[in-house]
Amino acid sequence: MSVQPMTDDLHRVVEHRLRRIDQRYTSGRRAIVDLLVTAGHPVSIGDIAESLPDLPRSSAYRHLVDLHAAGLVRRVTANDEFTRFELAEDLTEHHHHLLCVNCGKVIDVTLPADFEQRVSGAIGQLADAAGFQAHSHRLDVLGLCAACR
Amino acid sequence: MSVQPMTDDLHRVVEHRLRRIDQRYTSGRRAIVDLLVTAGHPVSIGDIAESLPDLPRSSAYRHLVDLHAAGLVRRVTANDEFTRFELAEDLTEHHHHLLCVNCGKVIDVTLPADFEQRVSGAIGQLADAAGFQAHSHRLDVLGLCAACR
DNA sequence: ACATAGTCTTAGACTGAGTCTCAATGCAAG
DNA sequence: CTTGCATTGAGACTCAGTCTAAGACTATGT
Repeated sequence: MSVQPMTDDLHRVVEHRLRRIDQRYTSGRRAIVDLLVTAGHPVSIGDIAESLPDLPRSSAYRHLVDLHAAGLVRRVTANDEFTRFELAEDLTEHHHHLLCVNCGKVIDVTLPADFEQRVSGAIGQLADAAGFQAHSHRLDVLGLCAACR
Repeated sequence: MSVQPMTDDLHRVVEHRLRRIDQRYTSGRRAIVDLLVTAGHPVSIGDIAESLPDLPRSSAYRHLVDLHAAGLVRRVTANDEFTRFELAEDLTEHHHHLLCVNCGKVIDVTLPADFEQRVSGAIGQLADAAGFQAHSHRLDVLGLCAACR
């Protein structure tokens, strides 16, 4: 359908980055990438187990480690006990999260580009002053989602 | 010394808020609050065990739960496996974190007040649009600390 | 086609942060 | 000093996440 071409491109990028670290793009890995693409929000191991019941947990964990090592996936730490995963930002677009402190739901949001630039600038100055080498930032909003409020 | 009066005030606030939820301000709880005050950065359970070797871990966890319930303590989730804790923002000042992705070190930083206001404004708009009730935000910078770069 | 060597997958054992339980202790007030 | 209740402590327990070792798969050479 209409998103298919973009998704094909994505898979080509994924395959290329995995090859760079001598990893193959196997069906299990592809299943996880597909899930991350279609989910549209950070996904927990529980979500993966639910959507891909035939994929063992140990494999899912290892795939995520490999995809992370290839720079394809990012860990998202909410305030609950579960680690979630999403596609790396250069495969999607820079965005932030609304985290529901009650149910753990995570909603993706984007900020205006000019605002992001100002944030990045301010962060760069701060980091420099502390002798810190900044890679990225995360701006998360904590509160209650529409269902929990 | 010079900080003592402020610290006394703080302890009075802590005691008051604990009383509100029918909790006493006992020595174990006070030891943790003192540690959080003097540390000046978010503290992990491991840090607590090291600084307060006679305080059992189970008590430390419970105290942190109680202090959290009283709105005195905030959980800080770094990208490593450890949860850290810091004093609630209304007992200190609003600040952010530089998180070292290599060693897990957490450094506190503050942003200019006018910038913070703009961030809050932008966040409020975003949250409203998603039907989300924002309580607070966290802006963390990920990268390498001076020692790890 | 087959063999070979290397990679990938899997089931399950293992680890350890965090939780729970319950008996022991401490504390306030009559 | 006793009664009732909150707090504490030691350790068992849970379960997300990691590790391991053996089997399955894949690519390449002959």
